[in-house]
Amino acid sequence: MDERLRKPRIDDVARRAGVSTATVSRALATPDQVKPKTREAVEKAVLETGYVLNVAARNLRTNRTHAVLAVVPDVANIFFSLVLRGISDTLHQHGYRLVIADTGNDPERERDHAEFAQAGWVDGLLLLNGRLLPAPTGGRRRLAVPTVSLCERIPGSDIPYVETANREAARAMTERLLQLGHRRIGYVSGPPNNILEHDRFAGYRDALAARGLAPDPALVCPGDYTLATGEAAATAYLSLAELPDAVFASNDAMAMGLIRGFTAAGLSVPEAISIAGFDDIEFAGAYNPALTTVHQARSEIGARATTMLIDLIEGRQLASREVHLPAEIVMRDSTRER
Amino acid sequence: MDERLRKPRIDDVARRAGVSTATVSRALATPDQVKPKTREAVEKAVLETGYVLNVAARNLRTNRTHAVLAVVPDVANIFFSLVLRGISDTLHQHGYRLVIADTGNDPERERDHAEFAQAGWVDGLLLLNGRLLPAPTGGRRRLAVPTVSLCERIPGSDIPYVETANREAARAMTERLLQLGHRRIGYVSGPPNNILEHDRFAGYRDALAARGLAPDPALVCPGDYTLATGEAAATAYLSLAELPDAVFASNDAMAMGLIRGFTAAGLSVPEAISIAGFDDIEFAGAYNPALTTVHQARSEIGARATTMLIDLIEGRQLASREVHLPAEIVMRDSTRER
DNA sequence: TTTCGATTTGTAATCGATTACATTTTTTTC
DNA sequence: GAAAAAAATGTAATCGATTACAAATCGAAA
Repeated sequence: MDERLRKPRIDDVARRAGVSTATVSRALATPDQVKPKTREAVEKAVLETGYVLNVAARNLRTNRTHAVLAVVPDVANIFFSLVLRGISDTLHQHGYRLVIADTGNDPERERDHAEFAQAGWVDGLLLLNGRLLPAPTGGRRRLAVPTVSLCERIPGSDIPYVETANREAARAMTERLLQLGHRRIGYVSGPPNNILEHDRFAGYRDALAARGLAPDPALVCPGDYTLATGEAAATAYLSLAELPDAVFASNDAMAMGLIRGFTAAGLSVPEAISIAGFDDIEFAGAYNPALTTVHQARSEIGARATTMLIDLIEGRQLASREVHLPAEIVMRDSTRER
Repeated sequence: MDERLRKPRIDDVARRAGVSTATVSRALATPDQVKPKTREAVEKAVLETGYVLNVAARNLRTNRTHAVLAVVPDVANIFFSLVLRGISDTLHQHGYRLVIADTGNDPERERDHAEFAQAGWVDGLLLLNGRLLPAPTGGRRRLAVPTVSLCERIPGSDIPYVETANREAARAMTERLLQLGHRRIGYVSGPPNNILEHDRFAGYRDALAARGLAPDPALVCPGDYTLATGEAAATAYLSLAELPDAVFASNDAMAMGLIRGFTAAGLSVPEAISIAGFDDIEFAGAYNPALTTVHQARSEIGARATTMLIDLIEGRQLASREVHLPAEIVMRDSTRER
């Protein structure tokens, strides 16, 4: 191949600078191990040759990639966006890169990524999907890849995690609704078997119990975190003999669904009924009416988990393996005093 | 190191299966070049040893990574979520992986990623930020990395791109508003110097001109794609002697801002004024009222661009280097007949 | 059975960096 | 100015796969 087209290698630079490849490598990676004069010569040669190192060669030799894989069930899910930003920013600060695997909750895709993580494609793993990557086929024991789980802890595993203190947050929100004078407080749940959902519902009951109130099963509607189930829940409530004073939905999309459902039926929110959500996604504040909700510090969850992962990768001890970040109750216009 | 802990290599498998490393490599990569019996022996040995190939070694040898880098100005921007999903799905179908670089519009970060792309960290580049990655320092000519731009073409470059036919779409939406009987149609713009904005505004004027209407400068409000500027625009319109009949915002967030602004002032949408947006982000349909808007086929934009990139990477000719996808006008509840 | 071609397998070079260790150069100390 | 210590540089092995080329094996045809 034509010399001018061939990609320059480290020895092209070395030759041009009149030094050895070892020196070039050091001048680039650990500049202060090299005499200033030599360093300049190397830098000049790099510029002249247009040298760029070969990542694969370095990775092979050092057995490091400086990349981290985030396993996300759905990149298009608005909830993850800010978490990813927190991850991305933190990684960048520490000189790491982000690889994203959108699994679509498909086990086959999860397996594939688990395999690649093992293959040294990344230095660490961030699991946002609330479950372990499946062990690669052929159960032989493997050297573990550093892993942190976030948003949702993984029950029955000892993987370090970062999540919102869901139970406490749900309890706090329910208490706020009680303080506003509401007594018949409905609850729209997320999918069963979901650990987040479990925690949030527990928080809701905690608050009621603290007031000596038993949760009324008729006021608890099943949902699955989609807008549609929120609308359906509104319909269900409307068929009750007596409407609830307020409804707490375990995420924002369902809260919006409730608002749409009630509004469509001619009930205005918050005049006729108060609605609260959970998550504080982007458009909660922009909604009409602006949504009262539980603010999860999503980018901070991402940032904290990433810091922990980097500690793990670089062999430092973790201060704590289980982090519960407090959430903030944000009162907006979808709730009011009774 | 203890034999049982050391990561097994291809020659461990070869020894165990009683074949050469070449055969193992072939059995794994191109199974039908290998006798079924040998293949089975290799597969057995792989399972027994727990072998996983070393990605860096393969990448070094083959000079391929089967990974693609998507350069995004902001992963947390809801607009990109679905585009990323389209990218991710398509890549997966073709056996590629996704690396995401969130640049935060920071040129330094962009430079860094450009460098890494050159370094063979990925096989191709997907630019979602509407600009070229800066040429690495030291202007020497480089071998180009296959690149496709999407969502926003890059003016003054010949990089293949995929985008929505913005001008035609904006024109179509404006025409719909005219059909509904509206004549005083306001427009809230995106940031100046933005190529998308330029196209959309042109479409708006096209439609008016086709009816012999001149755009009234008083009805054109500056915005920057944020909710806040939408609200500000509502305030500005309210101070006019005569309100517009309808307002077309060049994205959904601003349209929502308009609705909030007008609603807060006691004007109801669409009774008092019709509002239309652009993009059809997730919550446009969930908004209250549900937003009339221009639906961009975001995941398809991602998918098409990705297909083109893979063609480029694998050395196939591109059928067309400039793809304009049609958009769909979605009439919902924020507009009505005059 | 022999021969020829096709199929399967093996040998060993190669990708391009990093780094242990050895060697040389420079600096410090007395 | 010599010896010792420290700093800078060089030599060459190494990371773990792929693959060109050579060699061996197999099957079919004669």
